[in-house]
Amino acid sequence: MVRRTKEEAEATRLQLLDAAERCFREKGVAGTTLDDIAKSAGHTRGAVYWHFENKADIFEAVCERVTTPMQAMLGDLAADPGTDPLGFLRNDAIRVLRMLTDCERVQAVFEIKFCKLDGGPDFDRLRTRELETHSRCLDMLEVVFGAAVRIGQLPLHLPPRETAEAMHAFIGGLMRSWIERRDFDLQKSAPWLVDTFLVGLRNAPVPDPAS
Amino acid sequence: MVRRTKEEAEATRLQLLDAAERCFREKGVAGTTLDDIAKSAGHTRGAVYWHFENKADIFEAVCERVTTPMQAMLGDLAADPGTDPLGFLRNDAIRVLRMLTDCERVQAVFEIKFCKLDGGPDFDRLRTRELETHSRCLDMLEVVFGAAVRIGQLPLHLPPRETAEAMHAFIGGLMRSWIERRDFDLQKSAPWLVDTFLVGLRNAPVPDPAS
DNA sequence: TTATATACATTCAAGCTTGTTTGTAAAAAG
DNA sequence: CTTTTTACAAACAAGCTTGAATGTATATAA
Repeated sequence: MVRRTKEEAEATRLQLLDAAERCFREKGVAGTTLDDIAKSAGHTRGAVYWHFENKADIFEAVCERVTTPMQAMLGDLAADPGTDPLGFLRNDAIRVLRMLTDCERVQAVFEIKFCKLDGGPDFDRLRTRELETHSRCLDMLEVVFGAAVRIGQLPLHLPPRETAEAMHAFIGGLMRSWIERRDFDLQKSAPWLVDTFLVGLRNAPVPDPAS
Repeated sequence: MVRRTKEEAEATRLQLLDAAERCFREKGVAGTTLDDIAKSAGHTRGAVYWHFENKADIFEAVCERVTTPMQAMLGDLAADPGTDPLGFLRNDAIRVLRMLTDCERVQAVFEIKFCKLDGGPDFDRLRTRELETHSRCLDMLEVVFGAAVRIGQLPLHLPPRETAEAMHAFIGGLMRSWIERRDFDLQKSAPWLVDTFLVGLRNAPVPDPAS
């Protein structure tokens, strides 16, 4: 039973990715063996080495299945702040949180990336790309906030960089908290949480130039 | 050159902990060998196994050196919300961020805990205690917010649990963002960031019971 | 129809890590 | 002064994982 057709091969590739996702989540990335992944997928390490180069390669593929659609969503926002940038930002923030609470696979991947990943010397390529992604996300937030300030939706004295960092930290912190402990209902609270944060930005104090 | 005095033994213990901190930070927890730690400390694995049981034990000891003083600080706040709970909370939040930006060791440990830790089946004891710590921290926040509401510093309709989660997520998110990328000046921005967030809580919208 | 590339399974060598055990010289106890 | 711990170092056994090499049956191209 070898030499499957192209479709079957793609199917085993997905089985391997699913298995890797499960193993990484259960035993951590460093703790899972390539044999673990293969066995959990009902194959052998031969299949693994055919489809991927090594564990880091598998991990990247596992991540890309969820990060790609997410980035696409955020790219849309950056493309056109529109006439109500703050409203768009609010909706997108809530939508990101919804993607997390609604999709099991997104939860799995973020749980792995948040808690199950050992920052060894492998994964360097991945981390580099992660930093670029974060950077672009912050740039995008700066653009949107800048547009909101120009329209008057946010006060003029708002420091753009710090505001973007704050927004990113808040959303990311919520995602991490919920993933790690799930001790609150992110799904239901998301709109209020985002709105409350944005109200803070609207009434933000003037930053102290000293200190 | 063996059989050091008690003080010397304690010194090598600290050397081992320092070495573990360095190795964990450089190569990740799962990526560092006990031999790495021993060699980096100028000893052999014999010393490691004398002072610690295994890698997880070392990791816990490394963490305790910074988490213990931090928890002590937060314990003080919970003990007495005082007459200005929101002000105390503000100061403590800023103080926590300062502890991060001021102390190299705190940065190292948080970097390890944030990015260099693989959630394998070891470290289960540690994770359990982490969850308890988080839980107590949230309870403390709830208490303080409750006191602030009772005094009138915060609106009555503020949902206690969600507010505590939001605060925790925000501070934790800022710490993570700064540790991972250091692309903003957390030291200088901390007061404004905390104040802006608290302004949001003061003017928070009434949560929608539906949705 | 033949030939070749595909999609794996199986086997093998090699290194690396851990836990344990043993050795030991000096400090501390008596 | 003798005995016993202490605080390690050094050696050892065992398993586990990886990467590579090899085998192989079948799609698929020609």
